[in-house]
Amino acid sequence: MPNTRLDAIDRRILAALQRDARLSNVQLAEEVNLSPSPCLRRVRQLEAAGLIRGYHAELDRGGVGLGLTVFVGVKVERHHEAEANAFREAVVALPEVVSAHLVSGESDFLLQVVVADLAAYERFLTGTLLRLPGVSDIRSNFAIQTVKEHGPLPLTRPGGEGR
Amino acid sequence: MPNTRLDAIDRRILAALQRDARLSNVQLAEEVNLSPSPCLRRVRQLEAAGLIRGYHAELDRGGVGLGLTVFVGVKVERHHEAEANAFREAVVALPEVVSAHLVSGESDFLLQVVVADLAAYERFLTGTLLRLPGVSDIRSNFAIQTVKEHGPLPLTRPGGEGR
DNA sequence: ATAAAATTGGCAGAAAATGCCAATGAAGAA
DNA sequence: TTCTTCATTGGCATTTTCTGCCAATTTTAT
Repeated sequence: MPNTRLDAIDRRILAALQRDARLSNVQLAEEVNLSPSPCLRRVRQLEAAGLIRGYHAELDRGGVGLGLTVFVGVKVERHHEAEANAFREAVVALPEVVSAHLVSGESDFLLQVVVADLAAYERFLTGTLLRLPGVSDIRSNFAIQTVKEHGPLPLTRPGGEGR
Repeated sequence: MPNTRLDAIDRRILAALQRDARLSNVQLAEEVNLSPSPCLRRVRQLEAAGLIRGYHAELDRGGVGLGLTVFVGVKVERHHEAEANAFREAVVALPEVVSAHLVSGESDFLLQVVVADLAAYERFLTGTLLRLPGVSDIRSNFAIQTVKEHGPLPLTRPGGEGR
């Protein structure tokens, strides 16, 4: 049972849990117009199917002393498979890197880096990032203001695949 | 009581809830070596203090039919306060935009956009983004591979402020 | 229309959440 | 150091929630 198509109730469940992952099953059931039993069963099913990958608390970055977010574009020496792989593995292990994508365009990788302040970023850049295997160029873009963050995925497909 | 400094237990609570926001209070208490009562009190306190901004389910983007992530750099006509404000407000209202930052560097804003596929992105770009107030230039970087996502914030300060 | 299959709602026992209070531990004053 | 004060803890009792099971209902296919 790999891909049982989502119905309207599943989508409402996902939307609700995106918004508030700590809803009790009773509240959730009420919100999607179902009784608790089948509601819980659907949630478990969505988890088992891998559609729900986890539940996370969203923290205030400034509040925990991580006041600086930087988007870092990284070029790796000519995609030499080996270089790129080594870079990938190194990056997932770095706690300061909260997300990393291989992207098209000017840079090869785009990282989101979270640190306490400029001094910490300098340390991270010169002491860690620049020493990673295969790195040939780095462009740092500092987040000056966060306009939107952790927005929910738009589940009411505005014209997507399927059905 | 705005900013009661975090102690080691608070930090462990935050770390645990970042990893799994659906831990029961009993499990959480055990994990941080506290009995359930004070543990719950601390969690409530962290919520009230704004350090915990919410709890969210992390979904599988492909699984919900949103297979394409694009990082979009946007230039706004010369930061004309008015233009930038209008742009900000427009952007937070767009469901396809899951994050948006004002950044230093080549672009003024960096958006993360999630859509079903290239066709949907084309529609979004020409039908929505390019029509926003003050937009003067757009650079689209497509995510080819996700190396790391939703990484936890590094709470064991690797040399940050304070203390 | 009939039959098979999946899904639902309710119930009961087990577990968790939550508010309260006395006891413990830490910080400061004398 | 010793005493006092204040914050925090742990345990208890009540309420709420979770969770597995079964009969009833709805849906799908023939």
